[in-house]
Amino acid sequence: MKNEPETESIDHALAAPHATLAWSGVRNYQARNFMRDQMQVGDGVLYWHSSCAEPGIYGLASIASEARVDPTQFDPASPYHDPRSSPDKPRWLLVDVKALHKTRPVGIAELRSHPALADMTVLQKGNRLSISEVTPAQWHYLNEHLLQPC
DNA sequence: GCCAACGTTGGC
DNA sequence: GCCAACGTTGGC
Repeated sequence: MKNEPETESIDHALAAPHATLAWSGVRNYQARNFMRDQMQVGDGVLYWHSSCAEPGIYGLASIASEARVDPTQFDPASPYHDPRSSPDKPRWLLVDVKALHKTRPVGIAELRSHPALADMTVLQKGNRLSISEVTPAQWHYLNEHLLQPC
């Protein structure tokens, strides 16, 4: 799950109450559907920093809630406001994400240097999804070889 | 329901 | 700040 370290880095997440962030602002149907249909409480999350000097994995987290309505869609003052959405017909969802610990930063170039990770969705050219899937094999490889806590 | 134009994302 | 990729919009 990608987030911008400017405002919601792994450090921000760890410092939040219960080390948990409401993952608001997802405005893409495919990403929303991952939260709604695929995620389960306790699932592991790679905490990705995007739109920054060195995009990549910076921490581990886990899913801490079912998908629920993202309140920012109803807030005209929010950058995530969606005027086409209404409380009786909400369009966007969020999940709570609980940060577990920081990892050594593992940037895109390093990830790409591992053939075992070549198919990771987040590494594919043109990928713009802020939420993407990690296979069990990729997850295992990452944890085994690259993601020591720090 | 097709598809061109437009907007957004995010790595570089 | 550039631009490739791709999602969304809206005229037809």
